[in-house]
Amino acid sequence: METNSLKRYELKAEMFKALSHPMRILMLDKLKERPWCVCELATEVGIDKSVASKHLSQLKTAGLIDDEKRGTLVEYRLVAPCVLELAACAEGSVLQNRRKRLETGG
Amino acid sequence: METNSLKRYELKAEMFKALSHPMRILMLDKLKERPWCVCELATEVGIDKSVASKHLSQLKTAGLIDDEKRGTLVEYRLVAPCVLELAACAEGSVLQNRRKRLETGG
DNA sequence: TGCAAAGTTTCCAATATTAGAAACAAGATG
DNA sequence: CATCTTGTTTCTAATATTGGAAACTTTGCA
Repeated sequence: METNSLKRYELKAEMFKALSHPMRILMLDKLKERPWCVCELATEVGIDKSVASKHLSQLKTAGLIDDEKRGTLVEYRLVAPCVLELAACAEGSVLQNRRKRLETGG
Repeated sequence: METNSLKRYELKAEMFKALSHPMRILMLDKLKERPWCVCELATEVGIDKSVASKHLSQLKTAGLIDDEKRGTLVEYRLVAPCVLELAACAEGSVLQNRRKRLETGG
């Protein structure tokens, strides 16, 4: 297997890594409703603004959200809502499977 | 924000974490073609069988793949192909966005 | 029984991620 | 200019992830 083959999956993997933290999914869910600035969103989800800023930065790097400066505020907005619907789809099929496994202890 | 709200996203986050490693996406891509046993797949993607086993274990825990013992072999098979199509869709929208950002240095 | 093959688990060292505090930068406003 | 607000970056310690070697289990077979 060539190194190149693995390389083909790196960007995709980074996108999934951005989605791999419950707090970041929660933030995306909030951003689905409307744009938020950092402080406001940090308060809403109950974390420090520096932590929120870093999470948002990761989501932006992954291409999931975008930002726009508005005076002293930075407004973040969802770029790819389809990703969340995909997550919902996954919840339907994959997570059912996973829950079943957890229950049966398999 | 209640702890419960964040808890709602943990299973979803774990699924995405399972997808957050390029090697695991590559392995899923192989499993999309047909079922593989551990040694065979490990050789195909060029890693140690113990590493392959651990990656497959993570994918199974996430509910993305399933396994079946066949004598001394363990055959792994894809459970939720939709997830990979999801990834492909994401490649179309999100990754384009991300590549643009990488090029412009934003 | 003895041995080989397939997988899993354990151990280790290297690396990455995370939260939060503190320092810092950039606008807004009096 | 002084200061406040917003947001990012830096620093630290705790925790998690990773690959590979080695030990181990299980199954098949002579």
